Amino acid sequence: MTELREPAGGDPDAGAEAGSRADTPVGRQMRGRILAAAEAVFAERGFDGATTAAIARAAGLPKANLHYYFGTKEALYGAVLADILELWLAGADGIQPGADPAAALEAYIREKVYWSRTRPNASRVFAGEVQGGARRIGDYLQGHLRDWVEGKAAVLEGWMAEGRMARVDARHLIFSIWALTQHYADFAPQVTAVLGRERLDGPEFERIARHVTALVLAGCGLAPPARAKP
Amino acid sequence: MTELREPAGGDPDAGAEAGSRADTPVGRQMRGRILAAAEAVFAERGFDGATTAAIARAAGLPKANLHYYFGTKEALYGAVLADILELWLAGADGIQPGADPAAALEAYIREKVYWSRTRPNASRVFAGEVQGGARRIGDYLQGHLRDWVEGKAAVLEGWMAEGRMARVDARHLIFSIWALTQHYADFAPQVTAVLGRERLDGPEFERIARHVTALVLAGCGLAPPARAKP
DNA sequence: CGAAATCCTGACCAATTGGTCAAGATTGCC
DNA sequence: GGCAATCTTGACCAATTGGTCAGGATTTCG
Repeated sequence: MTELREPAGGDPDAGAEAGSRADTPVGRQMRGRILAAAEAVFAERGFDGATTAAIARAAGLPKANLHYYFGTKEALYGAVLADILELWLAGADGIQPGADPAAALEAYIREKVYWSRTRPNASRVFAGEVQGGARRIGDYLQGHLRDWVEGKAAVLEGWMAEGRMARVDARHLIFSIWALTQHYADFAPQVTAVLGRERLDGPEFERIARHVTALVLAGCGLAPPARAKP
Repeated sequence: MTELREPAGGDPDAGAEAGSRADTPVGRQMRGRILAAAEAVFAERGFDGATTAAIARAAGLPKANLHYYFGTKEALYGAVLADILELWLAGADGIQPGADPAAALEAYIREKVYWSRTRPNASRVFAGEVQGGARRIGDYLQGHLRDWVEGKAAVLEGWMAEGRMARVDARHLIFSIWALTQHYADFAPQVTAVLGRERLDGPEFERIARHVTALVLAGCGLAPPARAKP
């Protein structure tokens, strides 16, 4: 399987990783700018549809400069994906044996909805990669992600065994949460069109969080978690 | 806005309109073969990633022949989309005022899961189009699809008003069903990787249908519909 | 049969794209 | 200041791609 950080090319000297130049303040800032632009363009057009020229334009610099920092389009895409994967499993810390199931699930759902709202492009790039066969992140899915799911599924099944939540398929429950939350990033054009909105705003995302939480908690036979009321 | 398909209805004169040639047995069969190949390639690579050469190869004919039947890649893509949209809203006939909410929802969910299983590529092409901004189907989303959703939402809200199901956001409930079911087509590589399967088989899809049905029905405060038992 | 309509296809082309390069500009450090 | 490392960029290139076309093959039908 291909690695996200591509192995060294044919460069004779310098043991530095290919695709990445020296670590300087200027370089770090430029790489950040390029990565942000790349995420947006990759999200909108997909890997094949995105052109390095378009990414460079979005980042406000000449194409050759982009290729100076990230040797190839493939390497740039890999760097964007690596950033996203780092973000991907955040927010589920609450899902652990001692926790309250309803509160932990709600917190995780809210975290995922929050990312769909604030980083929709990350979700879209990830979705595009998976839909395209996940060629570049197959290892991650079968390794890190699978382990993560197994771990969380074990916690959920523990809760079920203790009678603290209804019996459901733990893995599919996790898939359900992903599907329900990421849908609002990945399918935003459809949602806005059907709702007749220009875009999804804060109140709408609050409604989404409540709806998804209610659906999932009810599906798990859980009442909404106790909460401080005004 | 671009039309998805040439006005097939009334075109008396033999003017070779771009996109569609005359309607003959040979032509019909060839168009079908090309459309099937195109759906597969567009699903896997997206619009930009798909090449007419690859589609022609998949269909087993020279590229020029493909361009004979569908003038441009854009026209071919539009024809594929038109086929998909026709399929898209099927299965919700049961959602009407007189029906039993639980049975109607279960039937719709099963229909959607069925399509995710048997026509995953249709789902993937649709997903790619929406994620890419829905440039070509914006009219459909804001028009036909929106009307459809409003109609079904009204039925659901009627059921809620009659106390026949719990109060939930009807539109987001529909989005939820779409997200939960189409997820298994669009994100199949992720699901298989995490589950450690080679592919999703019949029994797994049965499990999916049960899981999604249980989740949605519980979320609507509904017991599983009465069913004939052996 | 014969000719008109339809179908098929190898060869070709213009435009786009990812990537290179050499030369110059800037920065960091002694 | 001076020098090396880093950065910037316009010009350029080879490969790919969507699409065209002329002419031949096949089918349809009076």
